[in-house]
Amino acid sequence: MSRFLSNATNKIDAKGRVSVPAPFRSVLASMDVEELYCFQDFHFPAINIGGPELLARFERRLAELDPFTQEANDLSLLIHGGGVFVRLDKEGRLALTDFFRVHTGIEDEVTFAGRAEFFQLWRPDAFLAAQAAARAGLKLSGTSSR
Amino acid sequence: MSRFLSNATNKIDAKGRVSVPAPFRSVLASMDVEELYCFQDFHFPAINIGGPELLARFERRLAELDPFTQEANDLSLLIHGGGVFVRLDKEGRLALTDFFRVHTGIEDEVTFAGRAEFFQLWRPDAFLAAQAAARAGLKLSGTSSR
DNA sequence: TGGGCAAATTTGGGCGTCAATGGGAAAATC
DNA sequence: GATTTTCCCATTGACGCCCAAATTTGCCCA
Repeated sequence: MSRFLSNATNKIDAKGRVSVPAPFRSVLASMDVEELYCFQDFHFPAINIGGPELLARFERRLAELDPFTQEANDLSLLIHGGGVFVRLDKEGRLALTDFFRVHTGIEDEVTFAGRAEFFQLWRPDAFLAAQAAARAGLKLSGTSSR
Repeated sequence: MSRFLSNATNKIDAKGRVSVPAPFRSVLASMDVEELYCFQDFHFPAINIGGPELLARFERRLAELDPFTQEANDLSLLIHGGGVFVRLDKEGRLALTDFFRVHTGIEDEVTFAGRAEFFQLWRPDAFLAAQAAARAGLKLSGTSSR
C-alpha cells in the first residue's frame, strides 16, 4: 500500500495556486482519488487533505451519535462546515482560497507534509516549529534512539 | 450523493439580500428544492436551512415524543412557530428579514456553513468562535485527528 | 566519475466563463 | 399612493482551462 511520506515546500503563484508534490499526486492517482476532501486539523494550524474516505471515516463516527446532541453538532460543524471538496487543475495545482489561509496563516509558500493516509498543508515556519516540538516531546517521554 | 459542505462568507447588499453560494444552490437543484425551510438552531445562534424534508425529519422526531411533555412543546414551538418557508430570487439570493437577524446577530455579512443535509447562516465571528469551541470540546473527549 | 541530454516537475500568464455584487425599473403589496 | 419585493442588466472579480518558460531530476554514455 502506498502512503503519503516526507515533506516539500512549494511556492504560491500570483493567482494563489500551488503545485501538489508529484509523489503525493501519484499516491492519489493510485487510490483513484479525483476529489480531495480538505478540513482544518483539530489540533494544529494545518489543513488535512485526503480522499473521500477521509470524510467517510468521520461520518461513520457521527452516525453512531444521537444527531440532536451537542457532540454530534460540534463534530458536524467541523467536518462538514469546516471541510471542502476540491479538485486539482491539469498541472496538479491546488487553488488556495481563504478557506486554506485563515486557519494556517499560509501566505506565499506552503509546506506539504505526508501523514500516511492523508497529507497536510502548513505554513513553512509553523511546520518546522511543530516538528521541533514533536521531537522535544518524544525525548521527554523517554523514547530515544541514543 | 451530494451534500452541503464547506463554508463561505458573503456580503449583504443595501436591500438586505445575500447570494447563496453556488455550490449550495446546485445541491438544492439536485434535490429539486424550490421552497427552503428555515428555522433557528437548537444549540447555536444560527439559522438552519434545507428542503421540506428537513421539517419532515423533525416532525418524525416529534411524533416519537409524548405530546404532553415539555420537550414536545418546545420542539414544536421551535420548528413550527420558529420556522419559515422562503424562496430565492432569480440570481439565487436570499432576502434577510429580521427573522434571520434576531437570533444570529447577523448585520452586514453572513457565513454559510454546510451541515451535510442542510446548511446554516451565521454571523461570521460567531461561526469562527463556535468552530474553535467545537475543536476544544472534541479534544477533551478524546476525538483526535492525529 | 563527470558531463550532458532528456524527461518530468514546478512556475508563470492569457483568456473565457461563471459567480458575487450593485443598482435601476417594473410589479406586487399594503 | 407609497413602500416593499421581484426582475433585469451591468460591473467586478474569482476560477478553470489552456499553453509556454524555467527549473529540477534522472539517466545514459563517454
